[in-house]
Amino acid sequence: MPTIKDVANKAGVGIATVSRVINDSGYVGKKTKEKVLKVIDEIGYHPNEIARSMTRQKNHIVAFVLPNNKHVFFSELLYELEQILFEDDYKVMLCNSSEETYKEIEFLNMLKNNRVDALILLTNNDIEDEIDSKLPIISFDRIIENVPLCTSDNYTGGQMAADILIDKGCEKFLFIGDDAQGVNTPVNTEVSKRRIGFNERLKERGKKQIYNFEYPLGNYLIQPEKAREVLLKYPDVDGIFAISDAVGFTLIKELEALGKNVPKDVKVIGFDGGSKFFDYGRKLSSIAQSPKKIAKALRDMILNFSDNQPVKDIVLPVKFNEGDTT
Amino acid sequence: MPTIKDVANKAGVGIATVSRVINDSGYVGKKTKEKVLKVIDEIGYHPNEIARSMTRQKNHIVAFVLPNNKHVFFSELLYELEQILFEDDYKVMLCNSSEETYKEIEFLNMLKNNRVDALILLTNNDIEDEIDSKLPIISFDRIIENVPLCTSDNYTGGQMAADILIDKGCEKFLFIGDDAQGVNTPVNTEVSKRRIGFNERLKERGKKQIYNFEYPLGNYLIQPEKAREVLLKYPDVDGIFAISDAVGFTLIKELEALGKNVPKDVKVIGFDGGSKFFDYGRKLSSIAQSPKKIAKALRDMILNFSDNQPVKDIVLPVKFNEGDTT
DNA sequence: TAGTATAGTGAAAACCTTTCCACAATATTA
DNA sequence: TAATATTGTGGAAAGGTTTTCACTATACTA
Repeated sequence: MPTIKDVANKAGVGIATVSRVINDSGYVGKKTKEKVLKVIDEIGYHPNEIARSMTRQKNHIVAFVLPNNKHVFFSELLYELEQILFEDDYKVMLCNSSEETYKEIEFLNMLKNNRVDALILLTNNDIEDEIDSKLPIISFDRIIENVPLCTSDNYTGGQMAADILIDKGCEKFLFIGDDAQGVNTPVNTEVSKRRIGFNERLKERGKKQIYNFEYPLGNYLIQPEKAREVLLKYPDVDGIFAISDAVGFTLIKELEALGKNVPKDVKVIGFDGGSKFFDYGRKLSSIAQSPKKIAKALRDMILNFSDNQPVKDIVLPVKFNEGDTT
Repeated sequence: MPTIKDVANKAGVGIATVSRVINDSGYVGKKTKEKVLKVIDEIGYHPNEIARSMTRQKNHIVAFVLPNNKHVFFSELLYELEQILFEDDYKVMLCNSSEETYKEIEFLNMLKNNRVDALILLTNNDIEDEIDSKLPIISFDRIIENVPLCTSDNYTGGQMAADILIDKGCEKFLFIGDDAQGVNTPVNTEVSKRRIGFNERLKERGKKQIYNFEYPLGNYLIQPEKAREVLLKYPDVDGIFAISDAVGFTLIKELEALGKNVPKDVKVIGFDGGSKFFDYGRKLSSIAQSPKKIAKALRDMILNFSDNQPVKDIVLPVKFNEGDTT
C-alpha cells in the first residue's frame, strides 16, 4: 500500500503538503494541488485511517452496547443509529452483551483502550461501580449517576396507557412486565417508569383494582406459559398494559386461546411502536417510541462529546398508536 | 491517560520491558514482571489500542455489510457473528447498505483505508467492478469472481422443497421470490439457486405446472397486496415454495384471507428457519439455514485471511424444519 | 576453565499520519 | 519605498505502541 511519503516523493513535494491537500487544510498552491491529486490518483493512495487515528487520538467509532440486536425494537434503533451516524462518518461497533456483566465491562474498557470514541450503554445490570463518569458514555433507558441519559418519556407513556384504558371503560387493570429491579440489586431503569406512570395515573383517577405482575428480566419478552399463568391468576382483568409489544402480542395470543375476545373482553396496550415492527395479524395498540428520533438524539450527544460541549439528558416524547386491541 | 512510558519510568524499567509484560512475550524476570504489573495497576494503565493497531497494521475489526440489520434472518446472523467473533477479540462494525451501491463502495473502501481488517459482503448489486479481489473480502450468498464465498446449500434446499411438496401430494407449484437478477444487471446470487433447485427437481419428477413469480428486489419481503395479486393470478396452485420465511408468512396470511386452508388446500414452505425466528401463530415449514454455523464458517475464513492462509469457499448444509403448513 | 547457551534488559527504529514552526516568496498597505 | 500581510512550502516532532538488535549477566557444557 502506498503511503503519503510515496505520494510526496513522486509529486516532488513535502509530505506536509500532501497532508494539506488530502485534508483540504492550510495553504496549497493551485498547481501543487493538482499535481498531488494526480499522483494520488495514479498510484491509488488511500490515507491510512489507523495512522490518522494515531495523531488524532480519535477513531470515529461508537460502540453500541445492548442486550441483543435481535430484539425488534433494538434492531430498529440500531438501524437508525447506524444510518444517521453514517452521515457524520461515524461507524457503529455492535456489542451484544447478552445481559452479561462481564461483557459489558469488557465493552466499557474499550473506551479506556481508545478502541472507540464513545459508548452507548443499554443495560439492566448493576454496573454503576464499573462506570467512570468522566468517559464519553451515554446511557439509554437507564439512570446512572453523572452519566448523560437518553430515553423516551416512559412515565408519560404509562399515564397515557392508563388514561386510554380508563376512557375505554376498563375497570380492572393489569400491568405486566419484566422486573427491572433485577433479582437482588435494584437498578434504576427508565423502563420501570412505564409501570409507575401507569399505576399512579390509575390511582389518581380513583381506580382500585390494580394488579402488577413482574417476572425476572428476560429481554422484554415473556414465555407463553408464563403469560397464561398470569392471565389465569387474574381472570377478571379487562385492561392490560404490557411493558413491550412483544409481551403484548404474546398476551393477545394467550387471551384468545383462553376464549377471550380482544378488545371486547380485554383491552391490551403495548409499548414500543405497535405494528410498525411486528405483524401478527393483529394491530396492537401501543405507546410508540421513535427510534429515528432517539437515534438523532444519540447522535447529537455523541457530537457534543466529541466537541467537548456539555452533554445534557434527552427525554423524547411518546405517542399513542391506536391499533385494534383497545 | 497514562502511557507505556509512564509505566516504564515509574517502574524504573525500559518501555520494551513493559511491552513484553503486557504482551506476555519474550524474556522478563519474575521480579521485574511483578513490579511492572504493580505499577500498571497503581496508575491504571491501559494499552492504547490505536497505537497497537499502528504498529501491527491491524485493528481486529470486521465490517459486516448487509442490506439491513432489521431483516430477521440477517439480524440472527449478525448476532451469531458478533458472538463468535467476540471470542477471538474481533469486533463487528455494522454497515447497513440499504441496497445502495454508493454505500457499499464506501464500505469497501474501508479496507484500503485500514479502517477494518476484513469485510463480509452481502449484496445484490452489481458491484463486481468495484471489488479488488486481493483484499480480504468474504462474499455471503453471492458469487463474485475470485472472492471467497460463504453460503448455504440453496440448490439442495430448493430440491428438498420440491420433494416435500411432491411427496405431500401437491400437483401445481409456485415459486415466489424476489428477482435476484436486479433490474437490468444480472448478478449471480446463490439465493436464486433456491428457485433453480426447486424447478429442476420438479421437472426431474415429471411435474409440469410450474409457475414462477419474481418481483423487484425488496429485502426478501413481499407487499401483502402483491402477494394477493399473485395468488389470484394462480388460483389453482397447491404447493408454494417461498424464497424466505417472511414471504412465506405473508402468503399464508393472504391465503387464509382468500378463504384457503393451509396446509389442506395449499401447502407452503419457506426458507431460513421457520418459526425459529418468527412467530405469527403458525409454525411455518421451512428449509432452515443455521446462522450459528454460518457465523462459525465466516469466523474461520476471517482467521484464515488474518493468518495469510488460503481462504476456501464454504457451502453449508440446510435442513427441513417441519411446521404445520405442509 | 574456557566456551557457549540462555535469560533478561533497554535504546532506538518503525508504523503513517498531522501539525507546529521556520522560512521564502509574493501581495498589500502606509 | 519600506514595512507588513498573506500565501505557499518543507523539515521535524509528536502520537504510543511493537520489535529488532545489541548488550550484560547468569547458567550450562565439555
